[in-house]
Amino acid sequence: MRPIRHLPVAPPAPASCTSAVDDSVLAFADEAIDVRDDAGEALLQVGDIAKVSGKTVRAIHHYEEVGLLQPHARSKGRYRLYDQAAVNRVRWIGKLHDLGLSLSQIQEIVRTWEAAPSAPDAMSRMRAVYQQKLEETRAQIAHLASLERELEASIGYLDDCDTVCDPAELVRACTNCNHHDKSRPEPELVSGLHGGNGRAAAVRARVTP
Amino acid sequence: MRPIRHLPVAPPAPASCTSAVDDSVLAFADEAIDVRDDAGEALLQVGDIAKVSGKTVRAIHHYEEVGLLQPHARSKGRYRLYDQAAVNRVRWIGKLHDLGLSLSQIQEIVRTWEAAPSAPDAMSRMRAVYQQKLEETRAQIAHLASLERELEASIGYLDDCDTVCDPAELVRACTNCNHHDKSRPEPELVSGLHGGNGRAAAVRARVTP
DNA sequence: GGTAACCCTCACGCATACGTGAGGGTCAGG
DNA sequence: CCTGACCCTCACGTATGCGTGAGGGTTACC
Repeated sequence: MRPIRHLPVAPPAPASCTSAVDDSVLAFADEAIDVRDDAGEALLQVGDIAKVSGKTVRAIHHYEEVGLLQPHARSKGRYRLYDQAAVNRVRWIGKLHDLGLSLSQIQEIVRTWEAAPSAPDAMSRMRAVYQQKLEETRAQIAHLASLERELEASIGYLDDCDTVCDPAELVRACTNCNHHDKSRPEPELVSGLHGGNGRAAAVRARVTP
Repeated sequence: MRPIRHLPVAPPAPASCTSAVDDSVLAFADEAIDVRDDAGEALLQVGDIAKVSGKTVRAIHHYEEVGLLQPHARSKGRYRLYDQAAVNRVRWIGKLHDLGLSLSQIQEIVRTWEAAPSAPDAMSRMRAVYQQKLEETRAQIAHLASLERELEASIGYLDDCDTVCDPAELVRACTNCNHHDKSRPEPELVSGLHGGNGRAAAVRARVTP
């Protein structure tokens, strides 16, 4: 199973990302409305797709390299020109990627989809894929929620250190610390800090001199 | 920011992982109780640590290579011998790794911890690190929860396909499908499927012959 | 002392998802 | 025509976290 990606710290995409094709696309596009397809739809170049989707140009190229995305057309000078559907596609790729799917797995999905004999058949296959991902995602959320609780507990535990511990105390003394509520054990996120460096808590030295 | 790891499908660690050092450690250990340190504590060899922590032996070695873990001692034949604290340490590494920290970042934490002038000082630094991770984790959970909702919506949407769509319909016809509730838009996880391959929904061909 | 089950130390391999130039056109406005 | 802002096509580079032998000891038990 692939790791689930972490959300970037910087805004991954311009504010509105809810509607499938929103106006921000056109807002960006009007800097470069120069080509339209036969349906009169504005075509975007790769930089526009990048801005709208929050991906880099290189990433878009990469998606094309692995067969996940094709430009609708090329300009006379071989510039890639994309239709609006490409925006959906790139966002879709991003979401599945965030869900932990690798690009080749996404490729697999696309192939499955396109090779399906009939529409309902394709849909049921997709449903199965999404259903499994849903379960994995829920498990992942539960896992993170559990880690979240551990973080909270550890922070609470560490808070005590600031209030009751002698500021002159050394970290090595923490293993003998008795300033904490002894009813509950030290959080693992704290206990992992001391120890593991080979020096046992209780008696040390004399074994590896 | 590093990606947050996905939980393995296979059980990552033997059932009980709540208490810092539980009996399962000793249960595993009794297969190989052969060495004890000066405090009489049973020492484990690398394979035991691996079993207890759910990591591979190679991973444990790797942690040592990057300086995150040291055996308490070595046997006469250069076998690594670990104390119980090592179990905590390995689990701790695993958790921080699951939280999206790279091994070098974890290293950084250890260095910060060990270099701190005083215990309360070290604790407050740790608190800050954990606090930030907590926020990132919450954001990540929110992000996944949002994707979870999208998955649910998409599954619901795809369910309709199975009931109302003509089984003879081809997938290419999905773009013109009108069997769905038109009040809400097609989920992005579905719309990403058709399109993006360069063939615009409405009119096609005639541009790139 | 034979054997199974471990463990040790190199040290190269790998998969992912782009990053990062290099070297060189293209487009639109002034 | 010039210029700035883009875009194109190679194609090698990178960071992570171990995996995977190779070649060879070590332990413990029978």
